[in-house]
Amino acid sequence: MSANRDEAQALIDLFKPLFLDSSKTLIGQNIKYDLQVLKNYGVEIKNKLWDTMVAHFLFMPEMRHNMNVLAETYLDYSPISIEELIGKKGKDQLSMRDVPLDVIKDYAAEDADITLKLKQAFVAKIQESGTEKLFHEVELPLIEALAGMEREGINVDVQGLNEFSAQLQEDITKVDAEIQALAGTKFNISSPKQVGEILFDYLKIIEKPKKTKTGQYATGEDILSKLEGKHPIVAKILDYRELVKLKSTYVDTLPLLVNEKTHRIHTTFNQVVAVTGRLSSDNPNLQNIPIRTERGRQIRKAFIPRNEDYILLSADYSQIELRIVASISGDPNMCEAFNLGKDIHTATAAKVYGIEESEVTKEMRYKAKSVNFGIIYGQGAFGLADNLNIPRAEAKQLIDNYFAQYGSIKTYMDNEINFAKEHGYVQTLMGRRRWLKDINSNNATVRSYAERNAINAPIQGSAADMIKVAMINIHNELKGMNIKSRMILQVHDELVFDVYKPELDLIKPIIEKHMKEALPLNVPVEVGMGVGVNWLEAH
DNA sequence: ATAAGCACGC
DNA sequence: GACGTACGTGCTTATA
Repeated sequence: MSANRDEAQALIDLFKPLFLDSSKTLIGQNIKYDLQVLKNYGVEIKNKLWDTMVAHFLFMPEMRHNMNVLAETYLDYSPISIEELIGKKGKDQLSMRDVPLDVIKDYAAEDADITLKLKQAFVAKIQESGTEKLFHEVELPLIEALAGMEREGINVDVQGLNEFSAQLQEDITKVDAEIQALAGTKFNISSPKQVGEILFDYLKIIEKPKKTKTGQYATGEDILSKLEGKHPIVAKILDYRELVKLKSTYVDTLPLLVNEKTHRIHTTFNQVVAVTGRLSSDNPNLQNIPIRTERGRQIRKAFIPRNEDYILLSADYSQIELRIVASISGDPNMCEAFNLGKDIHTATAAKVYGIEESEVTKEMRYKAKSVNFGIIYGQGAFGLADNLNIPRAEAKQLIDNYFAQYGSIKTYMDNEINFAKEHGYVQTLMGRRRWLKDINSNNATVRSYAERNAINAPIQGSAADMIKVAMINIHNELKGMNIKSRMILQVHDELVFDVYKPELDLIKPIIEKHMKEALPLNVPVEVGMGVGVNWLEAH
C-alpha cells in the first residue's frame, strides 16, 4: 500500500513543532530540496541550517558531493542506494511515496544517521580549510534565498514563443533548401561530421582543414566564420546552426517547462557545481538565455513580469571581474581608470597604443577589450591572435604593451601562481579555496591549465562571493519589509527582480546599496539598473 | 547509455 | 612540434 498526500501531511504535522523551533539546527544533505518539499506541505522551517553537501563543496569543491560518495569516502560505509528502492532513473522509476513504509524506514533512518555522522566529520574540515565564515555567513544563508527564487519562478509569454517557433521553422526549411542547393547534394546539416565532409571532402573549399582531437573535421563557429569568404554555403550553415539552436534549446523547450499550477518556469540553482563558487542553473538553464543576436533577443523578450501590476528590474555589476583584478593587484593605472569612472576598454586601448583616449578607434577598443578578457582567463598570445584573427606577433606586442602599462597585474598573476605552487590552492577575497593539484606537474600542458586556473579562480570566485553576499542581504531586507516584489534570477553578475510597480522606487536604492556594498574593493563598484515589460527591455 | 561536437550565457 | 581562454547546461548525432 502506498501513502497518500493526507497521510504524508499528517506525518509532517507531527514533526512541525521541531521545524519551527529556531533554537534547533536542521542538518541535511542538500537542504534546499527539503525546504521546498516541506514548504509544499505548508511548513516554513525556522531552524538554523547545516548542509553537509554545501560544507563538502567548500573544502573539496572539485569532488562529487552526493551522499553515497561522501559516506564511502569519509565514513567508509556504503549506504542503501536509492536505486534499490525506486529503481533506475527512467520511465519505470517509482516515487518515494510508492515504497512501503517498512521498506522505506531502514533507508530513511540510515540516511539521517549518515548525514549526522558526516556533519560531525565535516565541522573540523571546514575549520581546517578556513571556510567557516564563508560557510556560515554566505553559503548557508544563501540556501534560503535560492529556495525563494526557485519557488517564485518567472513568467514567460508562451504564445509569443509558439509564434516564434513557427517562424523559425519556416526559416529553417528555407535555409535547409538553400544549403542543399548550394551543396548540390542532400545531407544532414545538424551533423557536424556530414557538414565537415561536404565542406572539405566534397566541395573542398580550402586546402588544409582543421581537425578535432578525434580526427573529424572541425566545423565550429570560430572556424567557419573565418571561412565565410570561401563559399556562400558557409554563412548559410552558420545561419542554420543559429536557427536550430534557438528553436530546439529555447523556443520549443521553455513552454514545456511551465509549471501547471504556478504557470511559471522554475529553474534549480545549483550551489555545489561550479568549482569557482559560481552558481549554475538547470532544468531549464536560465543563465544562458540568448542576447547576442537579434533572433536570440526575441527569446529574452518572452520573459515577462507575473502580471500587469509588475515590472522586471535588472541590476548588473559593471566590469566586476576587472574591478576585482584592479583591487586585488592594486595596479595604479587600472585603479585610476576605475576611480575616474572611465570606460575601461577605451582607457586600456589608450595605454596600450600610447595615445589619447580621444584618438582610440573602435578597432583599438575592440582589441583592448579582448586583451582585458584574455587577462582574466590567463590567455596567451596564441589565443589572442586566434580570437582577434591577427598575426601572432601583433598579439604578442599587444600583451607586452599591456603588461608594460599594467605592471602590477603581471605581478598579481605571478603571485597567484607562486602561491598555488607553495600551498596547493588559491583563494578568493572571502577565503573560498580551489585546489590545484597539477600546479607543479612536469607536463607543460597540464601545468599551464592549472596556472590559468590559479589566475582565474580568485577573480571569478571573488565576484561570486560578492554577488552572493548581495543576494543574502537583499533577500533578507525585502523579506523584512513584507512587500510583494521578489528577486527571481541570478546570472553571475546580474540580479533580476519581479517588481510590484508601486514598490519600484522603494526597492531600487536598496538593491543598488546591497550590491555596491557587498564586499569592499579599492575601486568604485558600479551597478547598472533598468526596468521593462520584459527581460530584454530591462537589461 | 555515453561521447563528441556544437552553441548559448557570463 | 604540440599546446595554447575561465565557468557552466543542453541540444543532436553517432556509436556501443
